[in-house]
Amino acid sequence: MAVRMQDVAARAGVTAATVSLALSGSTRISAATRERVTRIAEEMGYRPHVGAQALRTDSTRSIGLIVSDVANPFFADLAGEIQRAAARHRYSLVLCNSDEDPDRQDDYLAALLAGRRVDGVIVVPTAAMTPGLRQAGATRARIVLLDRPVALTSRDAATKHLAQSPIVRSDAREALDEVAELLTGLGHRRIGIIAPPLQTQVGQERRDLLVDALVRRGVPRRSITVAEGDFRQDSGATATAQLLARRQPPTAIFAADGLMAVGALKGLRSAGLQVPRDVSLVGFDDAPWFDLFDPPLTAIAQPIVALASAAVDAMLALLAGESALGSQPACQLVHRGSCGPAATGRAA
Amino acid sequence: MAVRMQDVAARAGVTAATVSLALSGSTRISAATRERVTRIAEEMGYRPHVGAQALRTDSTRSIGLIVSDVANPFFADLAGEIQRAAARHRYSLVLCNSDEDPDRQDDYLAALLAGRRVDGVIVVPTAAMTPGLRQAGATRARIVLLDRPVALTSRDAATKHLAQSPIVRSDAREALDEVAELLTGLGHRRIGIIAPPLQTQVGQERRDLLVDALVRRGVPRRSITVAEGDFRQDSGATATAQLLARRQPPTAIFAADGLMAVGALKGLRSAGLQVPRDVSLVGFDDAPWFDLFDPPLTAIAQPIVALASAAVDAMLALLAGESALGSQPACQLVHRGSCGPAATGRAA
DNA sequence: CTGAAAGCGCTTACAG
DNA sequence: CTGAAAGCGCTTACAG
Repeated sequence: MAVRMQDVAARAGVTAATVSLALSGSTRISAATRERVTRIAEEMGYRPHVGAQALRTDSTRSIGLIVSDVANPFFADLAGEIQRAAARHRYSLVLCNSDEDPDRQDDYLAALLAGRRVDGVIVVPTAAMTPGLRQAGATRARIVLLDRPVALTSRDAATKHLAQSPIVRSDAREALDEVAELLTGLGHRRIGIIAPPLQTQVGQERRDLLVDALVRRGVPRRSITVAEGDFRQDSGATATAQLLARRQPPTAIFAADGLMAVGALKGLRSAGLQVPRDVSLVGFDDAPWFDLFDPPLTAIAQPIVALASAAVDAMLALLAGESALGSQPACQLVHRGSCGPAATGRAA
Repeated sequence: MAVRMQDVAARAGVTAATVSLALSGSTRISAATRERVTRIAEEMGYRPHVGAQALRTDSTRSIGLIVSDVANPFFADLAGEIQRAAARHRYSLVLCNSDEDPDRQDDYLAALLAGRRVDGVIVVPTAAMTPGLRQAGATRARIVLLDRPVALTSRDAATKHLAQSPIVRSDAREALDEVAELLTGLGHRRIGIIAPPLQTQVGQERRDLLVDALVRRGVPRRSITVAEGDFRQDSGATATAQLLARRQPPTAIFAADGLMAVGALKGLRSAGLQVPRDVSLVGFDDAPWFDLFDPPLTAIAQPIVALASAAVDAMLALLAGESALGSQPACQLVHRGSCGPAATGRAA
């Protein structure tokens, strides 16, 4: 049996209530008693039973994190930083993987929230809106939306509450503008975009931001082709094959996700194409090993540490009953070797 | 307020005790009542308060996982698979990152176990033995050792209990034997090993297994040089520099970790060396993007899914009070392009 | 400044 | 087959 507050109280010759007050640092307890109790608790290795605390205070001091895929290095890093940030505030992290499956996401949401396993959930939404998300909104759960916004078109109370939820994600506008500048500067006119699922808002946004930046620089809209991926590596390869199969294939490709960029590079290779000689490639999400690729991959890096601490700060504010603002730290383009002049033989 | 068992009972016109029994499927309750209660609970979206359950039953239905670094793709994948396996049994996963720091590991161990936040902990030990690990043993905590063994030299009760803890890790013997075969077959005689910290058992083992396999094939022991790393990328680069600085630098390098292999490749490059023309390289841990490297990295892949389910199965057995066996699924060498004939100009 | 008491939401012997 | 009651380990108003 682990040591209970009762045991500490007995040893200190006081009552459990006094121990509780002493350990919480209440000034209602004399300094002498407080110190003695604290010391004894320490000696005995006392830790409060979190279940009992949760029952009494309705606070578990843990938060849930539902990511779409921890095997994706971006989310792995993010999860690690979020755990670190949470631990700094003595919060535990319950990790779940939705695997991009809305039903799984909703299962985890319900298990975490309704079961009071956690005080709030940081979630990377797998779809624009799901019943579970709406349900979480209806119960006024503490939710932080990470990396992806959700569709807030309905007017019901659940949606209205969800609309109050802070959303933390990176701002790719400038970086995508730089990508447009880079590619047009290299003479590219036919651009392929491997987008995230287009029924999600990130999908539409990353596409639109790049398309607009390209059009602003004189690239005709119809020479920009979009292939839809699903954030996973294989979809990057498939989408690449689709883009290459067009009558006028792109001379440069932007993959809106790290794993899809890896897939795109594989797809390009298996088509016998050289990067950047035949086709230029820019990825989204960066990794320490991208500069070992052949060629080193030019990519947009997300501000992972900033995202993690913003998400945790937002959650803590929510838990403190304060209104929490979202945050949009900026991305940064990392220039490496996967972009080159548009191949003239293939140019429009 | 979330719906409580009491609310379900009121709606069903029974008492809370009956609801509890009905939901747990007890045959002490008539089938009719059981079904009705179950249906009503479902309709009301009832989920038991895990804190209350934990307090009453001393079981949280969640397990802790302390990895050394989730940013390491091997551990990210492993954590993902463990979460998946745990979820299949309706267990939650509380994730912690020790960051290879024994003190942090011990903090998490204490917080998780003493606070009864979880029923047991799967831990990747950061050192051969730590006070926290010993303490966990002393309280007969349910511990599964993952990826790395610990030193069980002491004879005290704590260590004895820890010695009962199942240990789940991959078996690299055959794969390392294959590496020795491959490298000696290519004419390599001077081999460099970038080992994990040598005060850990994995460190010694991965080194010894490869050294023995090489010696068995006629490589003189003194032409094998070992540089110590710390599982992180930078240490791979540093260790590589050390190996290259020797009077007789190795013609082939084995990096005993995925991140250190990435570091090694970077180190080789910044030394102006070409792989595999000048130096051959073999890594430990595989990743889907290793074949995009220049050159594609030959590496030993660990059986991640098998490790994850073995770890969870072992934990479930422990929680069920059964004696749990460890497991050692085998690794597999993945041949790619980073090994070539020993450079004659540099050969012994 | 400290103690005695109630109660958070469950589960499980114990009655009937 | 179901109900009434106790108790898991805490915290917090209420006495004194």
